[in-house]
Amino acid sequence: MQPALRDPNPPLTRSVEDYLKAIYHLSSQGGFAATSDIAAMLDVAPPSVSGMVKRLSETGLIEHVPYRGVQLTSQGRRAALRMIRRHRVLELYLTQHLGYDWGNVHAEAERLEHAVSDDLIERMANALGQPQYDPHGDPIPTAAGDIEEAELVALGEAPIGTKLELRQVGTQDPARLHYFAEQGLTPGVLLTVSERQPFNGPTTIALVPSGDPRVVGRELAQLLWCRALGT
Amino acid sequence: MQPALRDPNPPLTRSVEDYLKAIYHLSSQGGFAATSDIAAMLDVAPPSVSGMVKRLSETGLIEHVPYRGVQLTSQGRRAALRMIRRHRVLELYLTQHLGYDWGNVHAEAERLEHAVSDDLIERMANALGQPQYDPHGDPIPTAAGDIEEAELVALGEAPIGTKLELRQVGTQDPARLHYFAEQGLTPGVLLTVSERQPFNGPTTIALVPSGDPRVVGRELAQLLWCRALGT
DNA sequence: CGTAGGTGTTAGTCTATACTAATTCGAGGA
DNA sequence: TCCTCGAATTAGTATAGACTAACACCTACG
Ligand SMILES: [Mn+2]
Ligand SMILES: [Mn+2]
Ligand SMILES: [Mn+2]
Ligand SMILES: [Mn+2]
Repeated sequence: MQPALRDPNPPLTRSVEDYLKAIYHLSSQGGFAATSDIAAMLDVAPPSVSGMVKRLSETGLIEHVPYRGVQLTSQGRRAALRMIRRHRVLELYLTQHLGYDWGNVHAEAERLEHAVSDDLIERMANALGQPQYDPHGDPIPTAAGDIEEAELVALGEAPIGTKLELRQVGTQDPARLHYFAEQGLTPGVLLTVSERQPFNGPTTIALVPSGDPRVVGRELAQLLWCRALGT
Repeated sequence: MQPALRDPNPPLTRSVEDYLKAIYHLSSQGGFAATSDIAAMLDVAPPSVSGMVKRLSETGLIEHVPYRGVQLTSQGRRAALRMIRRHRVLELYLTQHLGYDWGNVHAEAERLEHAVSDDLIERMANALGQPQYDPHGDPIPTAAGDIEEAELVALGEAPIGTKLELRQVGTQDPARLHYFAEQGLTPGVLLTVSERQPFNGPTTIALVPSGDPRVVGRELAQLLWCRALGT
């Protein structure tokens, strides 16, 4: 008997899947993902990233330019989008069918995404009516690997007087998410930008149609991604 | 800064959790679990078991009598029952809420059991109405770690003429489970034992109340665990 | 235009878990 | 009683993935 050759297509490990997701998010604005940013996102030491980067580029999932950073290959992007679909379908299922609130789903989905089968994800997606967005407003890639690319502006950058629809909340921090929910700042909400204090000051908005005002500090305003609806 | 002491209570790994479950099942009839039986159940080589046995006994989860086998400590049994609760709640949730059939749930639950939180399991159990049995009729341990111990007899051993309630189906093999379902042999079914051929021959039964006959070969009859209901 | 400081990589180690090959144990038959 | 053979263990190796310490590279500032 031959000395068993290596499986040419081993299933991805949990670690590999998380690295691919991190690289996807860090390079989604078109550039390279830096070693230190990956390390920070995954809470590992930079040399651990260098080691993984070597393995991933040997298997063709990423391309590595030494001292510059990494990018996903098309194979790597496909794998990353599959994980993101899993994560977001899980988050939505947990909130819609099991009573989770949007501040707590992330941690649960972060583990489950590696354990579910494709079949289970598609069953959940069907139970949810093939949803397009997760509880935080992030687009859910299709099973084929397509993802919506929206042109959004952070609330903290939106010009005074514009009317906006809140579309995505860019944090997974439970405390911030709970606060946003309390303030009624959830995806789908309409608002107009009333004013902004100088020197990175807060943005004041009015909810539509109630007119209720909200004052949103700079840090949080950078997390609220909105679609412009005109003046 | 001190050279970081070892975490005295590290979370159990996936492997450890599966070993504990296997040892629980193999020693549930009161004896020791043998190295080779554990190896066969987990599909690993015997030396892998010896290695894991050493680690598990060092951490106090099992007791090892060399060349005899292993038993769970009370701490090990607690951990094993926790996993069994997870597994069985997951199996039932997948069948009841996501349309899985009882032949396919096992593989899915085998992976998910290691990834879910206690919170998620309790939410699923609540959605199911705190169920007592999984799709195969196996008792679900309580969150506190209690499990029902039923006195059951294999259909292949039941005396002619007795009336029985089918309670547990002792296999996870999808093909066998599909066949049982086709034959209407699922937990809760009532039946009487009509006759049995000698030399490990098949058992013939009549379903109650329909009276429909079924001929069940020795191998399958040993998988159907029943509660005696009298003559 | 040359270097200092930060970023990235290499070197070396550790743990968990698996494997094969070699060895040892022990219980049942001669 | 003793031997044999299957079961169990030990010895040695491999892989994934993490870490720290040490070194290399790049660039922006002086
Ligand atoms: Mn994850
Ligand atoms: Mn989300
Ligand atoms: Mn398992
Ligand atoms: Mn079951």
